[in-house]
Amino acid sequence: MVDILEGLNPQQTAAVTAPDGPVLVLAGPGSGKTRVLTHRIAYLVDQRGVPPWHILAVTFTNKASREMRSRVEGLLGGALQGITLGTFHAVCARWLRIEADRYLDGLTSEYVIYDEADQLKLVKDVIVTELNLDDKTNQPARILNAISAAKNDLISPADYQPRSYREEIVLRVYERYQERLRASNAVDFDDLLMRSVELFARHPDVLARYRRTYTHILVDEFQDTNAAQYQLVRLLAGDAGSLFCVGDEDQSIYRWRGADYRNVLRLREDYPALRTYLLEQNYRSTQSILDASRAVIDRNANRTPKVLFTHNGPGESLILYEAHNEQFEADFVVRTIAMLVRQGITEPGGCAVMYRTNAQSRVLEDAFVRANLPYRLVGATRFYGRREIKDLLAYLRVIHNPADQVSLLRVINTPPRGIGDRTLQTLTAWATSMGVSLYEALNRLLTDPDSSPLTGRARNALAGFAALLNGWRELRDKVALPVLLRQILDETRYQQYIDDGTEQGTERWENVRELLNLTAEYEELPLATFLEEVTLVSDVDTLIEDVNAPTLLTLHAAKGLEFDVVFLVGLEEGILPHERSRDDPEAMAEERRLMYVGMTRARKLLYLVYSFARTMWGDQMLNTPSRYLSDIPASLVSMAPGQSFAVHRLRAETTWMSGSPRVERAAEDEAIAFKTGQRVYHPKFGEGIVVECKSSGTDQEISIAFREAGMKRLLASYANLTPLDG
DNA sequence: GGCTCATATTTTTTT
DNA sequence: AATATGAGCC
Repeated sequence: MVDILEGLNPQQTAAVTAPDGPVLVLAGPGSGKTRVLTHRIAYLVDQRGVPPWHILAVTFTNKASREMRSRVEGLLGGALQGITLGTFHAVCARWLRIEADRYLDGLTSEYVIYDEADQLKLVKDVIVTELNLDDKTNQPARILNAISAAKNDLISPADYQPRSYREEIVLRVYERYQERLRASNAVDFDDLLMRSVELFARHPDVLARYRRTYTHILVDEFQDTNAAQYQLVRLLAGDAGSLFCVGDEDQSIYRWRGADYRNVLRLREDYPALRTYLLEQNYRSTQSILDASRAVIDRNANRTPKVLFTHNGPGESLILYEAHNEQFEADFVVRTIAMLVRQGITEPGGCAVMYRTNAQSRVLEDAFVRANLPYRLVGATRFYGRREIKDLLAYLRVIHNPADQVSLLRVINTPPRGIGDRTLQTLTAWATSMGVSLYEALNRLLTDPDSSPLTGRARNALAGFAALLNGWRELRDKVALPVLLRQILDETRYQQYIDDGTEQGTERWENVRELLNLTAEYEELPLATFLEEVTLVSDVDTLIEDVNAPTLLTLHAAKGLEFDVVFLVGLEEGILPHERSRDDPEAMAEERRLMYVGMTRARKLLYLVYSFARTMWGDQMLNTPSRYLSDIPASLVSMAPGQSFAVHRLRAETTWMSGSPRVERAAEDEAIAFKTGQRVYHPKFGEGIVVECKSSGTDQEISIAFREAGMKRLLASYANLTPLDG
């Protein structure tokens, strides 16, 4: 048994040993946030005698929860029995599975989870065939986004207030979409949260039961909770509950998914007794990396300023490299990693290359392949997103839950078995007229074929499929999962269908075999568990740890990780910050946080790389270097070896601008709102105090009493003001 | 009903 | 550049 408080600094110890009741730990990157959370769990179990099954710990990735479990077990010196530890989505999925039959309308414990592709199919079908709308003007993806946003804010179709014609359409699709989910006995990702909130809000007895169970609730990455998740935590913790949240506003990067860092403020309001702990010592990075990161993040308004310090020493300068194009960019990365490894500065596994979009990984992969060096790729084409995998999972889902219409339609003619659009239309119309599901209609076709409008070849094809499906359904309870899957593969001749002799076909069959291997691990478990896990587990979670090779990953996937050497590539306007965020100040603030997250992943060395030219959408683009580069003081950065002085001078105006931090202009970042009494700094007028604020349009007209220059009226967007704190 | 070829569209980030 | 959709033909 390890001493649980050993090796913690005083701030961390205070947080870990905090008395029961609401606690918020605000902490910068590399300050041991997750460590505090794991030690807190161990402390509760070991020192306070809390039984593990009274503990609920939620994280945002499966990887984080797995890591947390093993760390707590390490501290306690044994397996941790009964603790509920997982992502919000996984935990909710389990609760719904248990409670659905008794408490949830239109949902049984056999329910399946629809991923984004399934959702899109459903939305598209609703738009095109149910509402007879054009899916060009009413883009399914956009409508789905709107629906998802509503769900994340816990707005049901009944509560949805359309404020425009577009939203009118969203509402109509939303209503029908929910009906279709219900008919399929399915939930989407957002429903997992929303229906859990519904469960607790509508059934006080159930809530009371869960509250008795979970006397201690811990939340990691609290800044990334959305309204539904917050509500869930709020309900379960009650007013006096023991709630322990850790987070960092500056690392909030999931706003587009409904996350709202203002939940941190809400927590303060909802829990006046909230104890807040700040962790400001960084154990990860060098001072240079910290200072540079701070220079970048300091320009975001509306944040609690944190002074991060480290005892790691200044370390090396950051290194800036301008590549001619993305190929050279990738070559530079590969070459440099090889050099660092050769010099013994780091191992290959200590290096990571981070980028804004998955599309950027391709060129990097090519460069590694050319250099004959191994690498680990996180994300990109997700394993479970591959067509052949989705096909087979759809088979399993229909066998598990035949109401699942999306999956049924996916497999009914895959591989082709003579069931075309016309036949499907007839079948659907017939099923609708009888008010039954497609599966029930198929069965009726078997028992009483002459009652159907289907004849000849079409009828035979459908009956054949129905017989297959029923056969597998019987088999399901008798044999293990791998046997069932093998049977499906055999009876559908899936290999002949997918492996057409081409390289791609062979690769697809390899993937199928990989899936077969995977099912072996679930031999003893119910099919529901398997289906749930493959839907909720992402590729980020399946990162293989034991290969000593550089990691390629998006900035989003990088959160919570750290590496000796980090390469941030594609640091260009349009990529980071991303083009799509340009018009939204809040989104722009998030792009900046993304840069910050990337920079603070580095322990020893940080390379900042951008390209002069880049091929995008088949076109040559000349992007300017990212604005974030010019926020980093020149004194912290040096040029990469081999960079010519000319290149340096070429970018001089745009790349170098050191000096006092300036908050991003209001035109770009609406988040700045000055209040009377606020102390500010102006480069020309010096220090002053805001005495009056008037909002004019999106801007603010503020009167400031300057110590030296007297009263001035200024427009916030042009004034270049820095708020002074304390 | 299914296959092939041409055209359009895509790319933000993920549970 | 790579994949998804659609038209046209068998």
